[in-house]
Amino acid sequence: MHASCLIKFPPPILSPGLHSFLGILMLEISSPQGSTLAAVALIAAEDHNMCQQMHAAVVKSGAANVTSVSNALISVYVKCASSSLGMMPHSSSFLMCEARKLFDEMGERDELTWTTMIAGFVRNDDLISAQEFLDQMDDSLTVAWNALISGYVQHGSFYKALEMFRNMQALGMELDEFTYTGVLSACTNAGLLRHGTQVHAHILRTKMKPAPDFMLSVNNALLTFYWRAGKADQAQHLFESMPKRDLVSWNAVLSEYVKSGRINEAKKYFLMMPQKCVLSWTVMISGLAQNGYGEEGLKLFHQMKVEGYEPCDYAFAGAIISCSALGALKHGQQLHSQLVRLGFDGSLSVGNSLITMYARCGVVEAAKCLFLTMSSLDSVSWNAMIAALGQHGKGTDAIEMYEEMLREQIVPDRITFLTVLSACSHKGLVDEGQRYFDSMSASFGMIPGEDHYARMIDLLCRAGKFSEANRLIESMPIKPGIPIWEAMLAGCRVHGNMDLGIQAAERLFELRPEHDGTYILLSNMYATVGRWDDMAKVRNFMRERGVKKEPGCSWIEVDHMVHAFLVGDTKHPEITAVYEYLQELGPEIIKLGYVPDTQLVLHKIDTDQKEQVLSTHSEKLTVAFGLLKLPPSAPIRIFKNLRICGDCHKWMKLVSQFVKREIIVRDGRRFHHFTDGACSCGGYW
DNA sequence: GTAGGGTTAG
Repeated sequence: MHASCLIKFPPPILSPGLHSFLGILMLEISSPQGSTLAAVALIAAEDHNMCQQMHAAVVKSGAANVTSVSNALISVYVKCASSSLGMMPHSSSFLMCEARKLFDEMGERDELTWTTMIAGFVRNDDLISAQEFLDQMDDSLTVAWNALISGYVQHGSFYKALEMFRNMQALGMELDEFTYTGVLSACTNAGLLRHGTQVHAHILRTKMKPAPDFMLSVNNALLTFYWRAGKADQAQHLFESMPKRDLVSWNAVLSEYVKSGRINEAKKYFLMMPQKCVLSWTVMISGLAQNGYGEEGLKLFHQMKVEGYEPCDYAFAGAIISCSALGALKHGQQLHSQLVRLGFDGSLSVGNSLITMYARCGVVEAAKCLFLTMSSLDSVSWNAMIAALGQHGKGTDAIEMYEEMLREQIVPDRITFLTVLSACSHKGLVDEGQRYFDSMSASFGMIPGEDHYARMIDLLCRAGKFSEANRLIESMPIKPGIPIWEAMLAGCRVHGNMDLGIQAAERLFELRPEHDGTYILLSNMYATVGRWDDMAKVRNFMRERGVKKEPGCSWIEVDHMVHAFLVGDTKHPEITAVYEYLQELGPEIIKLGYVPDTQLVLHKIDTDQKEQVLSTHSEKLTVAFGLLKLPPSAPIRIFKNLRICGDCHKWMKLVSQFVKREIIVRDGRRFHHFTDGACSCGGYW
């Protein structure tokens, strides 16, 4: 029996061979040699049941006094406690207690014993015990201090980590690459540019004999530090000048490109990478999904598998988010079933992304069902569910969900309030929204940001409370920016408040002259009140500045394929059938009271032509295609890049009444469920 | 026994 061949067994799956082998070793345990070997095998197996049996056998045989054996046992307890795969929720604290008991029973403890315990506490989120143990140690051991620094960083106690670093310096302790990367990570996360720069200077000053890859790991930490401190150029320069780069260096830069939304650079860089791992693929896939490249995200996910990489749960989450952007429900469901087969369905990020996927694909019930059956939930899950209900116009349910979240002792964060306020806005719940907005600072000590103010302005303006909205803007501690004026303009359009609307639009023209939405909203407002000259002025203004209206585009998933239609589409292979069907549908919808709302057409053309333009709006084409292709009883779920236009909104109501089918439209902002001639939005859009 | 690169909510 050789220890070297034991370590080759792959953890943590306990192969039958290893299992029986452990059994044999249990019999040999009476000799310290035999028990050390068995402990080594145990570490490889990471099996807590075997560990407990072994613990008992070791105590019985008196081998507990052999430090190396007890160290190995402690190590297994600690690892099993933190992996908690398929275990009961309380078993991790139980296993840590067992480790502690063993520690207390030991006659002699060495550095490894102490460090294993401290690292174990850190891994199991018990920093208080970790600090206690560290304080009890006679010697100041760098490894142990490093472990605690990393623990503080993981828990967001960045200043604690810095304090430990300073103490290490004061004690004259040896500082290694783990110490420096730990403290740099604290500076990165706390946004401490000056501190981090000082640490960098300190490293450069130190004349020590460093470990072979000392500067490689330190440089990797510095890359992220400089980038997040707003010094992307400096970070890039560092990357170029590094004498040695590894996967971590490449992944660090890739993820920073993605995080800062520089997706085209990220794509180029991804192709350039000399080596990739699952993590690189994951970063790229979710980066694409987050930046609206759902189709490319999904393609990359498949390519990843083709190239022989096994997607992890995070990669699946990225692919699922691609589906939600696309509205590819069938595809998302396929991924869901793959996940279950692979055993990833317990993963929080996967569960959370599935909630969003079902909701954003229009099936809010499925999202709710998933939420209710998930084995664990975090604030992200609650936020996702509240957002889902709000987007579907279920404002009251969203509020109820938020109250339940509080009862469950989940602390709401800034995003929770954004979702709650949006939910109130989509349903016109002014008083409730005001109460939650006030509670942010009063009950949770959170200062509302500009985005929170914008939601409030949206809520107030949609409800026609313009003087309240103005008062709120005046009371803001920050200068109102784009989100505030956008909310105001949208509210003014709903209520035809020209004066205020023009003011808001002017602010927006100053802040963002290149954005098409402002021109469109303002000219629509002029059109509604018949101010044709002013409308023409806005249009000229737009032309002079070279601003192009983003074309309306809608799409639908049929037979696992996404079919997209542009306004006045001529490219789709089945477009003729679509127009024919719309021709048939026309008189029926008019019989139900449809009158084309030609005021909404921007071009200076006659009424017939305007009706023609309206009748080819992308959302109408897409609904017609869905009605032609989907089975008779299936709901029609369509997606649109822009907000649905008022004429299409009326049309959809009547079509849903005529064909007796549910039509669900996701526009740029929210969902509309049309049934029997009515829409779930109740006019609040 | 410790580090540097990831995910999900708006």
